[in-house]
Amino acid sequence: MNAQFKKGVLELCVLAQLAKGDKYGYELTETISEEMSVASGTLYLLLRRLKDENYFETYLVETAGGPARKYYKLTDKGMSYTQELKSGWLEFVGQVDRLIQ
Amino acid sequence: MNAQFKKGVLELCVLAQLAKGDKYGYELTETISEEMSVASGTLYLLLRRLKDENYFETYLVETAGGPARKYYKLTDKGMSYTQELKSGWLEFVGQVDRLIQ
DNA sequence: ACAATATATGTTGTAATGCTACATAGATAG
DNA sequence: CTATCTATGTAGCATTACAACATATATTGT
Repeated sequence: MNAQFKKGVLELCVLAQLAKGDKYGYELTETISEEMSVASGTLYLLLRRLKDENYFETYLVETAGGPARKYYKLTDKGMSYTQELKSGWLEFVGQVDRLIQ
Repeated sequence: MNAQFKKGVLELCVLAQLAKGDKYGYELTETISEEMSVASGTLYLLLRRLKDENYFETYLVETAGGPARKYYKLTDKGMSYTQELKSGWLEFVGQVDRLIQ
């Protein structure tokens, strides 16, 4: 797994997952891990950064078995940023395709 | 243009271009610039690194008008690395697609 | 009772790579 | 003789993913 390929794209994957509904950190780690390797520490750093930039709000939910979960919820700003980032990504993939075909 | 998206992928674009035939640095800058923005300094650093890793050999060609051109030629190692990187990229794009669809 | 495992969040320091800005130089056009 | 195009190169900075570590709760196995 080429770590460099993920630069900037992991952010899009996280945002796109949250666009489907609120999720907590550990849950995101597991979902993304189904497709590609990702260190859990990386996810938490990314989540904190995106929260600092006001792309999400968070709330805690207690659980019967295990520690509390911190859920992330996209803000309006987060939603429009997700759309921009996604279309930027699709454009980029097209550009690369034309260069490597 | 999201600079992070290019991390690692610019390398693939350069290698894939050279797989089509020898090119010199300035020529690569122009070809790649048709699809995406790229600083010429970035290209020269990348070319030096890939040469240090023995993915290319180089040769100088004098020109009638202007400075000499340094051509880059893929080695066998460079060709197989290009193939690996390309299939790694295509796999990655598929993984991202499934996460952001 | 105790250890191992799964769940869950977080921090520190490092490595890789693209960007900006700058430097150099030959040849040609105005 | 200045500006522009062609052509190559370097120095320092910013961003982001990784490895390794730290903390804590709850359950399962022995």
